[in-house]
This record gives sequence, structure tokens and C-alpha cells, in this order.
Amino acid sequence: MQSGNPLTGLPFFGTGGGEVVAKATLQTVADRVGVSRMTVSNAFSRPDQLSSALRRRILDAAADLGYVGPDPAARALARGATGAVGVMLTDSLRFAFTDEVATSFLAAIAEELAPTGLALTLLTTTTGQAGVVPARDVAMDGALVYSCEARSPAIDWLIRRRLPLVFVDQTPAAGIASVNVEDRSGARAAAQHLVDLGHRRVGILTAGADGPYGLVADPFASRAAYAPRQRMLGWHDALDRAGIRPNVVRQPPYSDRVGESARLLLDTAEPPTAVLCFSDAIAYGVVRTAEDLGLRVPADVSVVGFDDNPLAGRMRPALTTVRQDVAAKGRAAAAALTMAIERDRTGAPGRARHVRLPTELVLRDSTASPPARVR
Amino acid sequence: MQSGNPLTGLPFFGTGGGEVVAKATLQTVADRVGVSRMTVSNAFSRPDQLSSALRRRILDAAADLGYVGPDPAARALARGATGAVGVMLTDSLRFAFTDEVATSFLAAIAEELAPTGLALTLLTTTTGQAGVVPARDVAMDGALVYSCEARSPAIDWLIRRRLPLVFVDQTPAAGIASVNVEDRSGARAAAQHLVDLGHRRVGILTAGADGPYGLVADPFASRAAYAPRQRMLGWHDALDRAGIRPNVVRQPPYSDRVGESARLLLDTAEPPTAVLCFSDAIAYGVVRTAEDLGLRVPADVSVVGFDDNPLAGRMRPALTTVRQDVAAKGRAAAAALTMAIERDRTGAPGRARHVRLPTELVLRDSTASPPARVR
DNA sequence: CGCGATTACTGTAGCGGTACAGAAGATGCT
DNA sequence: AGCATCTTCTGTACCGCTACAGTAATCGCG
Repeated sequence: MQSGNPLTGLPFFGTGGGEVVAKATLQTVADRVGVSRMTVSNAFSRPDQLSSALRRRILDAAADLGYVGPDPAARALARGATGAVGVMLTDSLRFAFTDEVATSFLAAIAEELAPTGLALTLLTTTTGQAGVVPARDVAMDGALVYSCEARSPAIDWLIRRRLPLVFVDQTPAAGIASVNVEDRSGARAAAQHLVDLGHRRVGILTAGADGPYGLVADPFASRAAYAPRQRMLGWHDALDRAGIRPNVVRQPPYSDRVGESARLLLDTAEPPTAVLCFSDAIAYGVVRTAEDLGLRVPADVSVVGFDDNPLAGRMRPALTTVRQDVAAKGRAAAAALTMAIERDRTGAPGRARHVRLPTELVLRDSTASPPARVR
Repeated sequence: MQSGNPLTGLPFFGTGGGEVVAKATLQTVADRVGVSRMTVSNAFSRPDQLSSALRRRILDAAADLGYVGPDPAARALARGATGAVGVMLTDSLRFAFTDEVATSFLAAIAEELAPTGLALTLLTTTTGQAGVVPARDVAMDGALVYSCEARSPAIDWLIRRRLPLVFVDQTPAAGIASVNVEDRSGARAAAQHLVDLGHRRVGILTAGADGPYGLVADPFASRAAYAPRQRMLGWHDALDRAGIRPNVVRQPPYSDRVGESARLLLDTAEPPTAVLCFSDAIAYGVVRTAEDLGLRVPADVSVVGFDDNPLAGRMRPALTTVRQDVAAKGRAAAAALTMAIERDRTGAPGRARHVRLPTELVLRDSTASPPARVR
């Protein structure tokens, strides 16, 4: 006698007090009702293929037997589709969840994907104990690669599997759809803004998974990821033209210890009158450090961020930054992925598209002309 | 002649310039090498089952044929395990990514799960266009249910599927492992702290997916989720004992518009001298609103949060709050889930464990005795 | 009334693996 | 030499579902 789990409120097995069976499958239900297995499958997955009366009987029998519905794994094999897409993030997932820009991006993807019924599976580039490599071993219909090192083994697995892919904030590759933003021109505009204000001593605080860290001689020596490199190019576009040679400091990504890096720039004999930062989060740290050092922002030192993180508008002084529409990026990525999956499914034509979203310089209160004494 | 994709650097098919085949499977490789399919399977999944020489030949042939490795979907069916676990979040995934407490929790889970090789699949309670219900249709080995409404259809699907589950910040259910924090006693301590400081006029600003919203007459009328309810109980434990009847305002969860709700409490003829908030994020909004109204915190009004969000320490005044160890909660949840999956796999004994993590009142600068004039 | 079009259901042939129980030959030991 | 024991490799039987091509009965219609 099954009376149901008192707390979940659900019956232990089935909803009709049916017998306790090892495991109900389509066949179990088919046998019970006296129809073919295919008909039961249709009852669940293609209701228009049978009479509603029979469907009713089948569904009832299924409930009675505790049959929940087609097994997702078996269905995935038979259909060749899993209903989930992967999103590959840098090694430390922690970053992905700590950074407001990354989380907004993920949120936008999740929202765009929700109506399609596709679930999002988080993938890391790490390898598990038993040699499990999610990128190789998890079933999925396609994947997004977000801001990862260019050529990790994990990405190679995704490519080898011939999964429909979309690269986001990655160096675009032929045959793979990509979504990027105008990092370079955005950075150029930011640097030009400083030049126009009259700054001649400029510092750059960038970030990257690869070193070297600290004050770097050659800003382009690192095999940095796409965004850091593009932004560095953009900053230099404007600075070079103005004949300015910036001091460049690099730090690990998403470090909370911006202070140390910022001091490398600011706590010197001849500190820059303006600092270009890889992100708003870093810019925030620079502003705080400047204040700690007794420098006023923007009177003594101007600071420019990147991203237009919500933080940028909230902080005091409000941050001059380069806006990118992260939500739009997420939507574009999700759309590109569903499109790539669709194309893969139908074997349709069409080449991989490379989307490039605009950036825009947002002037706020953290930039001003350099102090008179150094002008 | 395959020369490889110039940009991905990977060959179009196989690594040995092998022929372009429709799709390589174990059988394809087996035929090529002249061994049984089972041996090829072993070469990939159980290397100790064959001589390394043969394995080498098999792997080479596989690479040549463009065979990547066992198909995850097929393997999932045959093995009965997918290598992914779900985590069910409230309808709007956006919240999950917007709230720093939620993201820290997710990050901790992800980190704890990484070494096991289990990927995290994000599930929503929403139903996709084609009637796709992730909780029912996505293959997974188990799932976490985090802070969802008690009995949504999506949760029912998970239960019906008999998936190993762990409830987090949910009302514990028999037979289902759960992880919770001492919401009630934490809230009680917070309220008691205000009582001890001499406050008699106390406001409460809580949040919940279910209304009613605004100033509520009966704080317990809402069928609120577990945490809101427990905290409400805790606050009342202390206030009731002191004979204090608080004004209670409820707002939707994670709304950015705390201002409106806060004004319902503060912008009145007889504003409370202290406000208890459901979260630090809300407390932040209350502090800002108080300042906008010309009230000083804590001189005119004390504010207490909940969670000990990093924000709490950063804000000025630093927020008095109730600390919960979100990372520990994430780790505990992940551990409970892997344990549940393991038990399910081995059919082992052992009852579902219910973990309850401590909370702790953290005194900072946002609370003080009420202003003299109202004392 | 006869015939093509629908509707309702069935059978077969996979999808691409893994588990498990051998079998055949090599090895070790007395 | 004789026999138990490894080591390697093989064969079979699923895992649970869906695609697709039927078949049989019902329907519409001139």
C-alpha cells in the first residue's frame, strides 16, 4: 500500500497507486495498455498522432506505472539532440560569477535561451579527477566560448566534436560564428579623450590570464586574450599618434588586489596624470588607491574604465568609461548559437557570421584636464 | 587533400588526413583496425584492458578517421550517467546572476564540482516554446534546487524522475537532502540587537516572489519561500517578546527599486528608528533612501541587513548584518549532491541528511541607539 | 459506389555506446 | 608436464527511444 511521501506529497511510485516496478519504460506502458511502444512514444511526444481517447488511456497507465516520460538520455541518442548548450568559461568559474559584466552577459544568454527550452551547461577548461573533460564528455547541442584563452585543449575538443560554436570575446576563427565588440575603437576613443584633455603622462592598467605581470616593457609581448590585446592596440593608436609612451602595468584578471598594481603606476616619482583601465572594476580600484595616496580624481589624476559596468555610474566620482552593451552581446551570442545549431541540424547553407557590436565613450566625472603644474 | 582549417588550425577531418567520412563511430574504427568494437571502446575508456601497442594503433586510426571519442549521448544511455547535474533557480535566471549572494553560492558549487568532472546545468522553472521543460527533458545525474518556490511543477518533475536531489534554502522534505542556514536564529539575533539598543519603533523590509507587496498587515499571510518566512519568524521572536509590533513592507525579490519600498517605511509621520532588511542588497537601498530623506544612519535610523554580502563591508556606513557563509553553503550543497548521486548509483543505504549552517550577527556601523527625542 | 486522401496505429531498424561473461593464448609455479 | 592464473581480446545483449515506412480502417465526394 503506497500512500505517498508525507512531505513531498508525491506518491512513491506512480500516481495511481500502481505496483512498484523496477523501472517503467515505453514498453512497460505499451504492454499494459496493449498498444505498440511507438504509440506510447507518440502519446508523449507527438500527441497529434493518435486519438485523444487512446492518449488519455496511455497517459493514465503511464501515471499508474510511475512512468515519468521519455528518458532524456535515450531520447538524446535517438534524436541526436540533447536540449542543452554549453558555455565555456575561463578556468575559474568563480570569475564568471564574480564579475558583474560576465554575469550580465550570462544572464542575457540565459534569458534569450529560456524560450527555446535550451538549458545552459557551464563548462570549464579544467579536467576532473577521473580524467573527465566536460568539453569532450558532456552531451550538448552546441556551445558558446566566452573570453577564454585562444587555444585551450578544451576548445579544441569542442571544435573536434564539430559542435555548433559561437566565439564571444575571442579571436574570430573562420567557419565559427563570433560575437565581439569594438574593443579597439572604444579604447582608442578613450585614449584620444585623454589626449584631447591635454594629458601627456598616461598610465595603462590592463589585465590578462597570462603574464608578465607588473610594469611591463613591451605591452604586446604577452600572448594576451583577444579583448586585452585589442584594447591595448586601441589605446596605443591614439597615444602613439600623440607621441605619448604610456607606462603599462598588467595584473591577473579579476584580482581584488588592484591596489598593488595601481601603486606601481601612481606611487612613483612622476605619476601619470591619467590612467586607462582594462575594466571598470579595475578603474574602481585605481580610484580608491589614488584617494588613498592623497590624489584627487579627476583633479590630480583622471581615470577611464571600460565596459560601463553598473558600478561605473554608481561610484563617486562617476566613471568615464567605454560602454559596451553586454546584454546585447549576450542576446547576439545566444541568437547566433541557436542559428548555428539550426543550421547544423538542417544541414542548411549559410556561412558563419561575425558580429561586432559598437562601443561608445561615456563621459562622466573621473576625467578632467591634467593639473596645471604638470601641464 | 585535406590541409586543415587555416584559422582553427585543426584539420577538417581527422588528424591524419584520413578520408572524409560521414560520421565515425566505434565500429568504423574497429573495422579499420581489424578488432572488435569492444576493444576500441576499451582503448578509449578502459586503457588497462588492452596492450598499449594495440591501443596506440587504435588511437591513431581513430585520429585518422576523425573519431573524437565515445559519443556522450550514447555513453550516457549505456552507462546511465550523464556527467552533468542541474541546478534549479527561480524563474528569472537574471536574479541568479545579479545577486552577489546567489553568484557566490553558484561559484562555490561550481568549484566544488569541478574536480568531480560534473558540469553544472542551469535549470529554470519556465517552460520553453515547444513545451520543453528542462527539469523534465534534460538528462542529468542529479540536481540542486536553490531557493525556489516550494512546490513548482518543475520541482515535481525532478522528484518524479527520482533524481538525486538536494534542497538548498528550501523547506526540507523527508527523503531529500537539504542544506539550510540558521535563518531564524540569525534574524532573531538581529532583532534582539535592536531591542537591546533601545529601539521600540521597528520596520521590516522583506522580499518574496509572492505578494502581497507594499505595507502588509499580516506578515505571515504570504506563502513566502523558506528563507523569508524563517527570517520573519526570527525577527518576530525577538520583537514579540519586547512587545514591539513592527511595520512590515514586502517587495518583489531582487528589485532595484528598494527606494519605493523604503519610503513606505521611512517617509511617514512616525518613521521607525530601525529597519530590519531581508538582505544586504535591500539594506543598501534603505540606507541610500534614508540619506535621500535626510535621515542619518545610524544616528536617526539604524539598518540591519542579512547575508553579509561583500557589499556590507564596503558600504558606508558599514552594515550591521547577519552573516551566513555562502561559500560553505555551496560546498555543502555540492558535497551532499555528489553523495546523493553516489548513493543512488550504488544503491547504498543511508538516509538523506539535513545540514543547517550557523549564522552570526556582525556588528558594524549602521546600528546605534535610537535618537534621544524618540527614546 | 468506387477510389484517392486521411487518420490511427504498428514494425523494424537503428542511434552509439557499455557490461559482462567468455575464449584463447601466455605465464607462473610446483 | 600439468594446471591455475593472468592478460587480451571478442560476442552478445542490452540502454530506452525515435524515424520512417508501412498497413488498415475511415472518410469525402462526384
